[in-house]
Amino acid sequence: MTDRLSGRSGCPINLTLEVLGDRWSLIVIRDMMFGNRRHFRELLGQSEEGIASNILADRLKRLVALGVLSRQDDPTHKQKAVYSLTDKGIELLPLLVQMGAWGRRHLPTTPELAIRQQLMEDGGPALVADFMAELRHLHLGTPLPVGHDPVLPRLRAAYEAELARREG
Amino acid sequence: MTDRLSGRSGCPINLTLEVLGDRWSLIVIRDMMFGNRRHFRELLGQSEEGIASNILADRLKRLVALGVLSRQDDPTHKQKAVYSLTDKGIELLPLLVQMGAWGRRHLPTTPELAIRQQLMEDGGPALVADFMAELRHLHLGTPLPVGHDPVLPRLRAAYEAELARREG
DNA sequence: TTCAACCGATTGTATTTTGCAAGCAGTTAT
DNA sequence: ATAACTGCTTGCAAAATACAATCGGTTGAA
Repeated sequence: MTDRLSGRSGCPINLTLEVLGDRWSLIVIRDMMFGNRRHFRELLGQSEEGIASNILADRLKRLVALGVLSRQDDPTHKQKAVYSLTDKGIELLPLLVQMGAWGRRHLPTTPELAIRQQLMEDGGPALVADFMAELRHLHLGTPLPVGHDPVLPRLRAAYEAELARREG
Repeated sequence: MTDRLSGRSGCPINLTLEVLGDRWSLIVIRDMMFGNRRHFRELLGQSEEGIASNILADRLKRLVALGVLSRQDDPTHKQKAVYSLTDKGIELLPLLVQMGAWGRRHLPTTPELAIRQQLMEDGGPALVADFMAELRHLHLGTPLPVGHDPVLPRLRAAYEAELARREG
């Protein structure tokens, strides 16, 4: 994808908005990153927000065309498709963290959903880099750095601890 | 603005998308920050992308209602309105910088528009902090730190230097 | 005092995007 | 045989967006 999408302008911020400036694209990417959802039905049914199936199909097709995601056939099931983040997609992580940071500070977030965000912020750029390395492993097959301490379980643990704290 | 917008979810990323997840809101904020545009007509006519007047009116109203912008009467002209960034709005700068960084790396940007972005990236968090202090001065009247080296002129100079380099 | 330029919007209309519910043909596990 | 599941499509209503024209009021210069 090297060509202009619409004829608005070549401003970096505008171009990013033309790719991601809607209500659902980044939700899909968020769920792929933080929820490790790789299949259509997973993305469809297990999200907090409830995307419609036609919208999801459209966004997946679009993001694949734009080079943010890729799509492979699942070898274990002739009808299953596996969606992966490309490197271009993985590099959206810092943007998502910034969005979450602003939302956490300025909008009425739910505590058990905000805790993951806080963990990402507290971990700083090093944690973001670790998570990106982990995503490259999960989505691109890149080997993990030696001594890598997995990030996704840490995020899940923080979420469940907060949930337990609030319930119990 | 402390209440949920729509009933989607309390996830920080989702809430931010509900506020800013469209093609124009962040364009308006970008022009207010980097172009120092404070009036309706300035925002309408001088942007690269050409927003429609009804959309602009809607976004301004909406962003004011959400506490990202504020609106004051211009004392020099009974019909003029001055739009300002609130602190909530100014704190979107790191998000815009991240968006620009991703766009510059992965999308076909125009060199003279990308140069400002590169300057922001090269300056790192310190430059972003300086710029935020400057925005607080321009929009909220906060005193500038002693020894402050203005950022907007630096950005403009970089833009014009790149423009001259490419023309001459 | 006239008048053209400018002010922040609004109106009307056409087009596009979104949201929702139902359903498709093919695949798999029981 | 069949029921559950796969990614994805269809039809239709509602909402958002785009475009052009224009509004009533203000201002500055002739």
